[in-house]
Amino acid sequence: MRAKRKRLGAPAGPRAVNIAETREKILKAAIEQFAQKGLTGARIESICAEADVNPRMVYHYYKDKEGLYVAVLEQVLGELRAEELALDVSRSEPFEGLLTMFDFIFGHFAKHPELIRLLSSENLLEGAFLKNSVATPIVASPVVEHIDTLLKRGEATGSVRSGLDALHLYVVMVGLSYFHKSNAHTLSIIWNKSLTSADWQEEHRRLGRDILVTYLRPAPKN
Amino acid sequence: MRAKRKRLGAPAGPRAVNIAETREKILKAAIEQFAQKGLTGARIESICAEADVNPRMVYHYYKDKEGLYVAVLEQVLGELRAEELALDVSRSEPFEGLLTMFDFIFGHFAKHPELIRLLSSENLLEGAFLKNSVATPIVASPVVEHIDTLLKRGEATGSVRSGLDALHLYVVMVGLSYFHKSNAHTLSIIWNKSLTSADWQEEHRRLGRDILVTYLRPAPKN
DNA sequence: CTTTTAAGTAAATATATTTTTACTATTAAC
DNA sequence: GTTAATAGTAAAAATATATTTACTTAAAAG
Repeated sequence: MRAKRKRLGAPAGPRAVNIAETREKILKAAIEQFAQKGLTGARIESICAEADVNPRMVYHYYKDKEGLYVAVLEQVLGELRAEELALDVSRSEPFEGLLTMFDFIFGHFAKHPELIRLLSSENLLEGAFLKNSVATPIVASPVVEHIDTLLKRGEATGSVRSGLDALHLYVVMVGLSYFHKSNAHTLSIIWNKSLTSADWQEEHRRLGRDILVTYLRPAPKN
Repeated sequence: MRAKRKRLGAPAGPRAVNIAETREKILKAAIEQFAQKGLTGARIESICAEADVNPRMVYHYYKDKEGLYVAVLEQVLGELRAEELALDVSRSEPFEGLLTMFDFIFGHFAKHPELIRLLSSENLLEGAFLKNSVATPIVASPVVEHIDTLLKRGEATGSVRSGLDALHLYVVMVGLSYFHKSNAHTLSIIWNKSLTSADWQEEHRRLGRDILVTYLRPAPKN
């Protein structure tokens, strides 16, 4: 019995291009659809129509709908991490560095509404899929470490309020960047004012930053 | 041709009790299910099983799935409003009054996780159903007006920072009460720390309050 | 106490949606 | 260039799910 020829890895020829292309087309369409409608709301059919791909291929490359959904989460969180890795506040004055972190976070969520929607969806699912993602460890980013370092340096030089916890501060920063966007629809309806307008959003960014500036300065001694 | 007998209003006898009971059972089960799974994720079947009611009754009382969903939104937002109406800060010192507002908002969302989930769901649907709710005008609450009044009074007495916009401040207050809960799952996974624990949440409440206290005091003159 | 109205039940229907099957075509390995 | 592996297609099957139909029962109105 002759040993079966086994392909050693992914093909390298012209087929490799097609494979990557198909996978990407599916993933891109899936990001859009899952962000728009959530895991249960999105339709395999719509994703395939948008990607111009046969439904069979979704199962071929991603096992099933949930497998595709996990791949989507990994993709958008991976992109966030990639941007975060480019950040360098190691030589920033600590107070300024913390504001840079806020500006980055605010900017990223402003540029990536689909990330907001996917995270909100996944939280409604209680993190069930992110929890099972093999790529989860990759996801943890250096941002909180940066904040931690900046806080310690700032304490030492006296330019930043002392006693702050990096993760708590991070969550506040993200909250100030996220909530007014994630909940803009219901807030706009209830308060009869368009919070989605660029003006309102910019004004809110200013307020968030202002709040941080005020809070991050050391507490005046009594 | 004799005129048909028409019932003038809802029945008042023992049947009225049954009707109200059935409607309530359905609504209560629907709040739970829609909060848990969202509009598309929730199943009429599950709702009926939980309410111990025939599916037909959902259509009888609420027209269809979407009608039931709208009724759910109206119910939970109505409850929020009812609590808000009980608030009285008209005689509070303005600075204290603003903190009272924050404590109220934070407390309400802490007590009503289902409200957080329903609002997040509805925002993913871009407010499509709240927009069409006939009860929407009812939903607008007195909170922002209270904040507005407190800000003006505080400016006048000098106890509160001037130039603040009530709606922006309100959104910040809700954000500080909401985001760390709505996104606790993904944050916990990514940062490998349970943000859902009572300790963490309480610590975060303290931080949010502290931030407001610091910011709401008038800016020191230079 | 007869009639009308509406609540409630059981079951079927219609439809939407994921997933699989059976097949074809193309590429890579020898 | 022959063969094995796998990308890709078309269509059906399996399943899940919202909604309706036809009927029964109970209460209200005169």
